[in-house]
Amino acid sequence: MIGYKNVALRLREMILRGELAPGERLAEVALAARLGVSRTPIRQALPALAREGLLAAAGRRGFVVRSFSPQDVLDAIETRGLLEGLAARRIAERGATPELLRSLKECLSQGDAILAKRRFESADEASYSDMNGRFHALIVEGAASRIFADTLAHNDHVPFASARAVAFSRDPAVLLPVLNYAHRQHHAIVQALANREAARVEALMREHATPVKEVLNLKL
Amino acid sequence: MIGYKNVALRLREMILRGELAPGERLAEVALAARLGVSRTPIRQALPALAREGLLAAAGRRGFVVRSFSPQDVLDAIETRGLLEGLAARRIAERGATPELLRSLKECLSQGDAILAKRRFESADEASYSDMNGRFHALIVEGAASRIFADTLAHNDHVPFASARAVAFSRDPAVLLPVLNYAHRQHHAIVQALANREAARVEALMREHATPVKEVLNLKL
DNA sequence: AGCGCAATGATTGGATCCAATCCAGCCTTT
DNA sequence: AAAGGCTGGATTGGATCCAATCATTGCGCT
Repeated sequence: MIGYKNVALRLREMILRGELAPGERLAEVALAARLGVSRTPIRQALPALAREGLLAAAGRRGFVVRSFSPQDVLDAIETRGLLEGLAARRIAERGATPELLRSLKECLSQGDAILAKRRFESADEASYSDMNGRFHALIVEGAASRIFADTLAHNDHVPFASARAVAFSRDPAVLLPVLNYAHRQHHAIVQALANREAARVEALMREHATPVKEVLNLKL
Repeated sequence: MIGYKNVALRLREMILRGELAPGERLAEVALAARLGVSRTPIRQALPALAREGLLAAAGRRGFVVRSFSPQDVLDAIETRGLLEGLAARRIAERGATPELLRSLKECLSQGDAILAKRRFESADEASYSDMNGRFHALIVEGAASRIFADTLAHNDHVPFASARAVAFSRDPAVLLPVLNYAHRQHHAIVQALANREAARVEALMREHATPVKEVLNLKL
């Protein structure tokens, strides 16, 4: 199954994995050969990826892989906190639907169960990451704003900035306390949403972006 | 001069002007004929415009012009306020450079001069709009964050959400008071930046997005 | 007469071809 | 010997060709 969308997908992966080095110039024929497609889908994918922020136009000829500084990642995380805070406030102002609260509370129990375990394995990392991703997605979708969702999706393309990147394989000794703290925040957020405390939930959500920074600071 | 970038540019214009109706399906050959190019640059531009948010993938076949509800526009403006608030705070925290302050104060005097005139003509609208655009651009660039700038640029693609759209030709009787208010905020923002009042400048900047809503509410 | 299936036209997607541009290396000339 | 220009290769950009898919229409069957 090819198609320029899949090409874009694979290129994204290759960039994130570092198979395409930051600053590297992307030659269309080379990429086409590497992915086993013709130049056409490549030429559709490259401008789209440039709009996405993963590539940069090199002069007027071709594209280079954009590099992300640690500061870029931190900025993206801060941006995410801000936008999710806005989304959460919107939900609180309008009042959360019962199903939304139910789904969120499901996430809470799942997280509780994972963190209650004595030993923390890599499978737990993955399932926490999944749960976390769902939690954040619920908030975004709950705000029912295409604009917020779009802007967040755009922001999520910078490496490590997405909510799914919280539990990015680290020493459990440093990861666990952070996840415990972050999950306490999840509880507080749901509580604030249930109580329609708009300002509080916005502040919480905004602050909730910082634990990720801690995990990453060691990595970067 | 053709090139897929120009094609994207022209398509953007056509969409904003309403020459391409929201929901309309975009046929590649028709567009190619209309713009006098082959299908190739069209096929490069369409996915990029889709990433930009102006188009939406229609099923798995082709694209449609995306429609923006009044709520979308309001959300985008709110998002802009939030992001510019973040940028302004960043500047205040790090301390504004003297040139930045100088450039900002230049904008202030220009605005003062425009608004001091007894009669408000369409040329004044344009120059105020220019000044306003520069003011906001200075804030964004002053934060020196590629991520903030990118996210804002992305957001600016939704119609009327950009800072340049403040003075979108309205009855001067309703426009003038709003611009006066907005420009007072400009003064306050520069003052707060000079004093490094981070929290204040963030709140100001955030609030500064609302006057635009007022102008537009009548239009939408 | 209505429903369904098949065939044809339209449209997208992939591949290839051709032209224009750019870069590098080499040669010539001063 | 250095500098400038020229030529050849590489690479991008535009256009066209071919295949696959989708939709629509018309015909046949029940």
